[in-house]
Amino acid sequence: MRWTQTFIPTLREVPSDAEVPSHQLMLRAGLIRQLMAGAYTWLPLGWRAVRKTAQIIREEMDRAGAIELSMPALQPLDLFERTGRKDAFGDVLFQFEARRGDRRLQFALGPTHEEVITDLISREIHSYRQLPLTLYQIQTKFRNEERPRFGVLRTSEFLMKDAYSFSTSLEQLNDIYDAMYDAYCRVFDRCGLEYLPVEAESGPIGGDASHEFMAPAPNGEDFVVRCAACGYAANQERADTGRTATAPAENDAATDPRVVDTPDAGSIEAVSSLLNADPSQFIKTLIYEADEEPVAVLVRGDHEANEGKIRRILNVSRLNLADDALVERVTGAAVGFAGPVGLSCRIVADFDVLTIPSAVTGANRTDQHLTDVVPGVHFNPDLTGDVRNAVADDPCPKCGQPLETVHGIEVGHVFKLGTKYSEALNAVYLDSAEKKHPIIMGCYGIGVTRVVAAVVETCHDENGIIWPDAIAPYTVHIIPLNVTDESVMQTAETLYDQLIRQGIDVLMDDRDQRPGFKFKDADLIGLPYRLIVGGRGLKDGIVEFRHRSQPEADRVPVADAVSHAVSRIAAAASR
RNA sequence: CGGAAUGUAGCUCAGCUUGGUAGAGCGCUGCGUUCGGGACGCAGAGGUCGCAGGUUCAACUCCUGUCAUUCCGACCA
Repeated sequence: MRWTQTFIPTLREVPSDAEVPSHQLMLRAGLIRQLMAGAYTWLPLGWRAVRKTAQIIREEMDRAGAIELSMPALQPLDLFERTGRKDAFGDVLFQFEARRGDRRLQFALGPTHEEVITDLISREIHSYRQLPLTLYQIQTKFRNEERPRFGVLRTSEFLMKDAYSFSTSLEQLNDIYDAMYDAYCRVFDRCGLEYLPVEAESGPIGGDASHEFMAPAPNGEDFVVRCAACGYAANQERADTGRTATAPAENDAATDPRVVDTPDAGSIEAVSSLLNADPSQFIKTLIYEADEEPVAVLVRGDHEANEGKIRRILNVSRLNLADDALVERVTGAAVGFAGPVGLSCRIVADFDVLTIPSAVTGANRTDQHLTDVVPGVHFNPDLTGDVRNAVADDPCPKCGQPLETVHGIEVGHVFKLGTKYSEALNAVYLDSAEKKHPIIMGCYGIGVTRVVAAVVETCHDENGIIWPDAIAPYTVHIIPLNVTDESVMQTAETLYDQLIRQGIDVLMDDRDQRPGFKFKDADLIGLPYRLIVGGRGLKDGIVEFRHRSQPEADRVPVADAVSHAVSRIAAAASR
């Protein structure tokens, strides 16, 4: 492609709306333009990267035995009512009404396709002989994000590969799951994206039923904990803290708690500065409503409660932070002054709460706190367990070494669904004994456009993007330094034709611009290999070849330029 | 949905405090010079100052409302 014939609107200045590197670079390099918050146009250059990424995904899905199809984004709202996900999605689900004749129809735009595909399978699959089956599509998804952000990393409309597996047994499901997991590793390897498979919230099946694929990046929205020693990695929500202390620390010198006045100090932060005490000496008391029953959850002041873990330890299905009225009824005090001493409801304590020798906590009286509270002496929890998010320096649950936390961008998710959707939508099969069973499902997603953004987010320097070969919009960037110099242009044109004949994607910057201008744009759009044709080199019969991340160019005789480029590209591809 | 900020030329921004004919740099158009890391000269085009209402002789400037975008937080099958 010649630059003058395509559309690559580069920007010299950083647009004021862009904060994170990927957003800034994708705008500046002419990959995307914003239409509104959460919706972007993919310009020609960006779209090529998306298509190359999609093609890699397609190849790896096919290799793993999945079959491509395409389902409508437009869906009847009724399907979501049948699986209960109309309410579960809430405002995230785009819904609307449209007239058809004198009827009014309710529609949704698909945020994902479990309902549609399960409905299809329920109609078409009846026998164990038709299973297992894995289907996938690459398609636009719609989610009404409360707060779209970070450019194309979090949008209301995005391209996703979603695959669904249908099987008759857990063994079949596990085999498919493992094949998908491996395929995902291959996809991200091929895309040149650094990634981390992590254990994620597993839902109904439990065990190792869910993994997320995270691209480590400072601006990632997700938190991952990992152990450098043994390789354990998990979503922060999911990760065990590795703590086990169940007995309170010994404290023979326990005195009665002291009451201190803490007017208007209802937060840990406010009380800690008022009393000049570290938050780790505090017991944070959160009142939850668990299946209609109020429960007090105790975590150390510097820790965060984890609702998934609380739900599991209490074995309840509904869990909500209590509203102000309930807090006041349970504690007898305004919100912010709850404490375990003298509390009548059930008390669940995190392991670490017990190890505080002498704690500060709410007094259950407005504007008062207690100090010198000793766990096991002044109060006794009904349950003790791991009910908080893991943090850095917690011991690894596998090997005990300290965990570290990293930010990550979620680029993929594999999930053993079980029979939730097949039961709701009556997708069943008959086994060889003519017995009916719900089909066992798995689902597997990759955010295609998010992969591209994650690559840009992690592969760049101060001058611009550094594309991995596999998903670069073009592989070779030819720069004739002076388009009015006939010998320069003739050489460039010849190299352009020959490289294209070798099956290589080539962009030639044939704009009548000064060299510095073109170099800056070349750095910005970041194509992997650059072929510079200038009058100066041509006098010695050479052109310059250089990788985007290579500081000095190779001087190559014109006659060898094509074979040099081809072998360099091939060598990189075989690594 | 809570908190904060910003809307002025295609882009980045000044002007607003103290009301009085709309500004700069870059980009764009034409001509000329230049041509290995975002050149230079000359001549131009381009804005109902987000929108609506109000105050005023007069509003980019003050007031009210509204919309949009961004950031922090809550939310995220």
